[in-house]
Amino acid sequence: MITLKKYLKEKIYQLLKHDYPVNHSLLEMAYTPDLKMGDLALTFPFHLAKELKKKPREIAQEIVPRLSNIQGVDRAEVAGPGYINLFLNKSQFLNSRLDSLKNTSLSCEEDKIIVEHTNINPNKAAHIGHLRNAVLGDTLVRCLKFKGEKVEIQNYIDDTGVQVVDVIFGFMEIKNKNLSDIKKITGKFDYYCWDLYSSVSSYLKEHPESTERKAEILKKLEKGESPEIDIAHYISRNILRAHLKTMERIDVTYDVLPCESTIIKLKFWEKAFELLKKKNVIVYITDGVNKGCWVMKLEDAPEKEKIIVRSDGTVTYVGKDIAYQLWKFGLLKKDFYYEPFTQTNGKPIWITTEATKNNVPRFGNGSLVYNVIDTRQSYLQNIVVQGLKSLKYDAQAEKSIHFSYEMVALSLKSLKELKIQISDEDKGKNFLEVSGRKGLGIKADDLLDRLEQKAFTEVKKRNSELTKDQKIDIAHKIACGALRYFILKFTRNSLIIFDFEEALSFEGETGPYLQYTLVRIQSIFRKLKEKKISFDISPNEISFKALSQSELNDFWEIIFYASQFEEEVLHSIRSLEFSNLAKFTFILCQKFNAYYHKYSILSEKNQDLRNIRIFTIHYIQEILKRALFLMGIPQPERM
RNA sequence: GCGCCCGUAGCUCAGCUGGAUAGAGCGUCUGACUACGAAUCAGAAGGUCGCAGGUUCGAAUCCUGUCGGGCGUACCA
Repeated sequence: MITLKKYLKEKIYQLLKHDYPVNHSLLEMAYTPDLKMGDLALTFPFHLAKELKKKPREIAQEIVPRLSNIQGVDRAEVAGPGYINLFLNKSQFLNSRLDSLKNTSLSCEEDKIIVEHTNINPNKAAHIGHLRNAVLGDTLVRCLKFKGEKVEIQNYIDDTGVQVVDVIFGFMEIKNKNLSDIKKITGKFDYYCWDLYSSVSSYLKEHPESTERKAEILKKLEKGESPEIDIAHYISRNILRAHLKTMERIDVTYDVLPCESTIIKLKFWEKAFELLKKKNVIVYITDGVNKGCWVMKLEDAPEKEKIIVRSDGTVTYVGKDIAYQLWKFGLLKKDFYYEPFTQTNGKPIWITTEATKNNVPRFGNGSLVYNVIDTRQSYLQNIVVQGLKSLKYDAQAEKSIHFSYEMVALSLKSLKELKIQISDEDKGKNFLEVSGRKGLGIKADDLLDRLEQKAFTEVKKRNSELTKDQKIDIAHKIACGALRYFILKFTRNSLIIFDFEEALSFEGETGPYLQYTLVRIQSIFRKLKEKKISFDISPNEISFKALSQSELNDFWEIIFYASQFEEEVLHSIRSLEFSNLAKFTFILCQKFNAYYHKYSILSEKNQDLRNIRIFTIHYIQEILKRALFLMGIPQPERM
């Protein structure tokens, strides 16, 4: 479709350029509201009307005869007040579409793209908000790879931040546990820390004198003193493993885990600090409220200052993030060392270390960077980009993309279901933001468990002959598909107010609906094979004459729609709006299911008719498989 | 105060680089299984696209204003 549109645009341009003031963007083609009107619509007569001092319809009528000889176009028609609608040649179109299944017409534009996503603080279990981040990031990665780009997936681990300190404090002061006690904890460690973490803030409220002890832990961590540093390491690594396991459940993986602890040890910040000072991007303040700090002046508000280095000499998060962003582009002139941390599907996930190792891969040096972070961090992300710009890295600043999205909140109904007490300050709100600190949220594993459990019941109902393991496997795939589609169907700027009933639904616009559609198609092919019915699905063998006019319309509608898949992927990448892809796939499945009910295949005696129908569902199957893969929705054989 | 985002059917949301009659799912009501799998399909009811101006041949879509809601604007991350 992409190359076809491009080809048509060029042809039309060549035909008209001498006589009409047209250019390529004017010749952009739209889809008609109804295929009876034509396949593609040109709207440029409207735009030329004023300049040519003619009515749009007159212009369209003049031009239409000239377009009749374009190869691939059967005819052109004037429609409505001045549209020019093109009718494509169907068999030529089918041939070009089958070609694009074999080798995609998409191509790579970047040397290497880095996508940073997930980034969960390693101090508690992952929750529904983190799932949104991971699913969006992972879908972006899959789409970029499909486009032909080389992609590196980074998951930044803030293993020395104040959140980890809270949990260490909880263990040492509230629970009175040392490292060996902590190691004895059984059960899900991330869940244990979830409860502990949320109890720390209320404890500190009741024991304000303990705040000093917390500050002491932070200092000891920065100096690398035992036992605090060992506890921090144990907690963060253990929880990180739990997070990776959770993400593996929804088919999300990573290449490398850059750790803040390594960034500190390898003195990345010091290097960035030098650069920033040398180029006067940050200045030392000697007077006023920010006395003793290094600050960056804000571009759009010069009266404001963002503190980069605090008066006590410690660096803020933004400062570290600037250093990290510089490293991603290969601009820091410093590098990490790595060791394998774990693996998913046989593929290693590397973690940063401060010591040399042999035979390790190299990461970083991207030419384009996506940071998948929720919209609340827009302000800080802008400062990081501004930092790059001020360092005269304009090209890299341009290529630092904040993939922002809205948060996940909990409806009052969900809170009730979770038996979470609403605090006084939150009363009167319609929904509550997910918060690890407050312990407000649905743990990712809990949600996945519930989805799997429900899916298992449904599978059992329909497939009693399967073994238990098979049922578990299918239930797992359905749960993953349901979750990923549920997250993807929202646009990224839309606040998801989480509701169990909607999230747990397997009917209507859901992941399982898409999966079920594929299962149906596969089942037809399985039966064709069982019944030894042969078929030929090359478009040259297709005889349109076998089709009635109304079936030809139905056939063409579904094929033409499916063929817009690649365009849809590119559009989704450009707009970072994967709800486009989700919606496209859903509509494709709707069209298929309607087609499926209307036309039978196995019982069709007319061989030409059967062939063309098999061709149709084969093409849909190919597109659907690709679409599901890009969204990370698993493809069960049966369900 | 300033900045970003949201406001479309009873509910949850698509549609927004202007284009032909505003869509879907859920819910409600009518129908369709001795099956190419009913996790499905066919149909009905349901909308002054928050409000008011403006630009345009044409506005849910762009601009301005306004009302309502969310988030950000930390020597937290």
